[in-house]
Amino acid sequence: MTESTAKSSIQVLERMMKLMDALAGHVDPVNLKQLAVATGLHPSTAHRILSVMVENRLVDRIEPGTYRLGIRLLELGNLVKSRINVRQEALAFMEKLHKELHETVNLSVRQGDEIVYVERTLSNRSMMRVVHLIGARAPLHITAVGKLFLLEDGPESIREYAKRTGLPGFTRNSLNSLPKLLQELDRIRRQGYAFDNEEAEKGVSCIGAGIRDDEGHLVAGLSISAPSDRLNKAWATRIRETADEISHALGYRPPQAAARYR
Amino acid sequence: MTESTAKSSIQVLERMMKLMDALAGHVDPVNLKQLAVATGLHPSTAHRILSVMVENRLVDRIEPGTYRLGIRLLELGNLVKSRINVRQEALAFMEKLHKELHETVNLSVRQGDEIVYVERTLSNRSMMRVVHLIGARAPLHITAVGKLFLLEDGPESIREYAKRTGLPGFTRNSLNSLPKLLQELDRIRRQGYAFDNEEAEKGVSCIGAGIRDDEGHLVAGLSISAPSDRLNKAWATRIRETADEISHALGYRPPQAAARYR
DNA sequence: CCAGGCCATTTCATAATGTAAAATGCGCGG
DNA sequence: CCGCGCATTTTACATTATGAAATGGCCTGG
Repeated sequence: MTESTAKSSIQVLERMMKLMDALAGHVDPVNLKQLAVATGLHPSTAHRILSVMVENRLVDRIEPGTYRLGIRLLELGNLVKSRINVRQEALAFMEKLHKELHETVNLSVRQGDEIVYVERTLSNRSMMRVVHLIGARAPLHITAVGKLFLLEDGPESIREYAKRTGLPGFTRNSLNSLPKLLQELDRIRRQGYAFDNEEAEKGVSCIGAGIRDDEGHLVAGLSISAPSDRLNKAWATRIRETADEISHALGYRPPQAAARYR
Repeated sequence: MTESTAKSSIQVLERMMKLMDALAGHVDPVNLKQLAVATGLHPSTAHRILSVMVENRLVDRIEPGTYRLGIRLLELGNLVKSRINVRQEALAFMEKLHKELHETVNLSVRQGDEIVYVERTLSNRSMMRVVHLIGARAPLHITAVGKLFLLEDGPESIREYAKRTGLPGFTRNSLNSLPKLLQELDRIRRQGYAFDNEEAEKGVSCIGAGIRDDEGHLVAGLSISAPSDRLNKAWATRIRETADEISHALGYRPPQAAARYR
């Protein structure tokens, strides 16, 4: 063959993958010849491989010579999804970030009008009790991650949240009025990450970024919390990157121009 | 080989499929040896095939020797889902049913408090104008499919619906009181299909069954409508079967004992 | 109504391909 | 420190997948 076998590979499997890719790239059912051309395979070869895929329901043969990705993939996908656990997926990334920045890394999710901390990597060296026990709660509007969730809600719900909760303040930095909050959220939208500048607790600041699942829903937030004098705002990018990596691990793919229509 | 090759098949692909099945059957990550045993493959063979699957992200290798289904399956599944169109999937089944019963077959979806007809197979021989044009609407409580959607809502929402709409009657058979409606819905739950006994239009009756998607949500209804004297209640089973076939085509798998726990 | 082209599918002789035993290497527990 | 269990890599080998060509079905246009 003219092909260079990079590592180890199995020809048939590679070819099958090519066929899957080709099928993934076409929205409408594709016929055999198109697939053969698209993959560079001999029609008979493509046919043979496709037949096996059809038998195993990875591909549906709608009518002779007309193929598309099979519903079994939907089943398998749902299976994968049901097994994905945000906390578990995030853990490795959190530890990596922790090793890098040597500060407490938190994972939190929304629960009603509050943020709940579900995982953290302890700052095992710099012993200081930034009191974020797992299971601890805090109002949305005074935490970095909470603000991300508020932003996601949209203007109407934010207003309702403000009315419902009265935006209680905890320190003198707390955003205790709707205009201040809206302005802050707008900045967060542009930045892609959020700060908590001693709004929840005096002396403690926070940087947070959002984590999304395969459907694009904001499902959790990643944050670094530390004494304000130690917190470096330049870390924000790394936090966002890490959050994005976790999103990716959950199956999130940022909206692209590719294959958008139909 | 001792194996009987049923039709044509490709050994490696069959083995890959076995590995996928094995992985699909285990909730927690599986190690190589387990997989080799479960599939009856030589460990080195299993490893080689798995490596290819990992490269193509059908499988995630969490750490050496630890495998689970890959997120790419989630991506592909979402792709499949986004391409599935209830109307399109239903059409073939509707035509089959139509050939069998020679009556108008309707596909309808819910829109707020109404049912909208989105597809129909014309009773091309017995020309009679059962006036169900595509796009036509009808209140939920006087149509077979509408009742299925109400049932799905649960008691609380049904009550709200009754209060909101006042359960307007259209013929003398219309269920215009909440108790009557609840009783009817209870029968429907036990049957698995619904009737409309001249409740929307005098002289016209209907049998309907629900269609569910891969997540189990009721997304549409299949119904037969005909002049009451021609409508055979024994058809209900066939209608339900056909609706189930369509659900299946959408990826719905009825909850089973199989692989339920964890 | 037939001829001819197009395409999916099947066949089959051939050589390229995947196989599995054995070797290697790694990590863990006694 | 040794040995066991496991994943991984290597390699000689024969089974396996390959694709050119044949088949057959369907549609189109003369």
